[in-house]
Amino acid sequence: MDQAPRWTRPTMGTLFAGLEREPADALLDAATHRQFAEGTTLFHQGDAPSQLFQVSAGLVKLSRVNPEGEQTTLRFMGAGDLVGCVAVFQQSPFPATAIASKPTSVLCWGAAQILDLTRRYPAISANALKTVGDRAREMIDRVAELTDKGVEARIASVLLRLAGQVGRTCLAGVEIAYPVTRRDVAEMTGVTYFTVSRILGGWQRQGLVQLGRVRIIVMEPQRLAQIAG
Amino acid sequence: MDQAPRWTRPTMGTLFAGLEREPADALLDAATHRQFAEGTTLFHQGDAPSQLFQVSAGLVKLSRVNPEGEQTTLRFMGAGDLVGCVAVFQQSPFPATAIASKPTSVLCWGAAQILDLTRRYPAISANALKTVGDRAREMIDRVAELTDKGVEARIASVLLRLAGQVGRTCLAGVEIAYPVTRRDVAEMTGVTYFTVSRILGGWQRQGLVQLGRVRIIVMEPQRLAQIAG
DNA sequence: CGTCACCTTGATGGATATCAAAAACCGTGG
DNA sequence: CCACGGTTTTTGATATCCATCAAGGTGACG
Repeated sequence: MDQAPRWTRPTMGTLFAGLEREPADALLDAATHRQFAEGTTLFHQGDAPSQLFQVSAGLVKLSRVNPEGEQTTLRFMGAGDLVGCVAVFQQSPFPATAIASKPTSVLCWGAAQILDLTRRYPAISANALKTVGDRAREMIDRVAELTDKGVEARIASVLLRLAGQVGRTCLAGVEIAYPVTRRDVAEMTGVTYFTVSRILGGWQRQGLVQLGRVRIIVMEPQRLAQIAG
Repeated sequence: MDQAPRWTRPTMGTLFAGLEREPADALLDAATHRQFAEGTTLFHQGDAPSQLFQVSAGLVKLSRVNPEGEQTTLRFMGAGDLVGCVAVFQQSPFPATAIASKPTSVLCWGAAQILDLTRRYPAISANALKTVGDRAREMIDRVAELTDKGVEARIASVLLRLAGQVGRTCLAGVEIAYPVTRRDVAEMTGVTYFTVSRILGGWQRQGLVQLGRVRIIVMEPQRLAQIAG
């Protein structure tokens, strides 16, 4: 218990990445645990950012609604991901809404505390910077994808991304271990769910994927990757 | 010369925002000036991030090419903007290419120096964090825009954004003080320049804008804003 | 005054949204 | 076990938007 690390995922990408003992302890001490039931919202788009979350288990959906009420799903966040980082470190309203898609447990910090910690420990600040940078880079990638890839390529990308984030290998291939409706995929790609249904149907006929009611199994990742470009 | 600040834009958004004398001096001392002629590239997409730039005058275009050679223009950056911040603080390759669209002068820092400075001065780090966050937020906005707004709305948004970034008020309205081709607008919105030409033409007929060869004057910002949604 | 880049306009086709309807699936309660 | 209601999914017909291709016009500049 003494030299063993007290946190579970010392991997890169989190706030804890590569920290010395002292700042890591300070971070942990300041954190509280919270649980969110499926369907519960962590925060709403437009809210003042009072807390920063790090997912330790479960799944969170980040989405955004426009004035007309249409939804755009920005991404899912799983274990290790920092939810709310952009808003908290900027001290400006959340740009999206976060909803637990599964029972989810998180580590969380008050905005004031976390800002204080970054001020005190440059290493934490550097990690935050890296994480926010990752978020920016992802969104840059999405912008490029949306402007110069076709619909099929975008859907293939989303499938692969989901498979990577929440995929579970099974006999037939990689199953997306989370109830994904056609509408979900549509909101992630910026098309209607009719189109998603048609394209997925085509792929199933070709043996690329296997479809169920709220379930998708990727059977040929490489051919999908090829379609994704 | 003693209590007067030595930098020109102490406004927020830059690395210098709200700094005490000491870190500000350290930043300035570490910086070097560079000039880029029109058409020169500051860095290429995929390059290792060796330098961070802050534009002091001129204009830089950030764009991205996909494997098929099509261009996507991410944004223009003007005085005060930090170019390359995402990559430098993350120490991973530039996600886009930066090219001077006008004769441009910049302040620039080596990657190692700037990382060292953020380690030494939490205030600088906080500013960096805020800037990178801004970039992330912008891109989130673009993603939402691309997925749920139509072409007209996107073009209107781009026009308003340009007017805000590099606009100059004149008698007829707000002139975009930079030679913008239809193709430029197209690359920023993800459509072809044919479509841009048609839509702009329609707006000119309705008196919303006034068109010239490589020149656009926005005459009715509010109606454009309405179209932008 | 010729050349080149930029811009416009028209005709056409294809991809995708939209509208409408039905089918498959799931949980529930009789 | 079966019938029912709601959600998800499929499928079809049609319309719309936009890309594409083709051609000509317009202004800038040597």
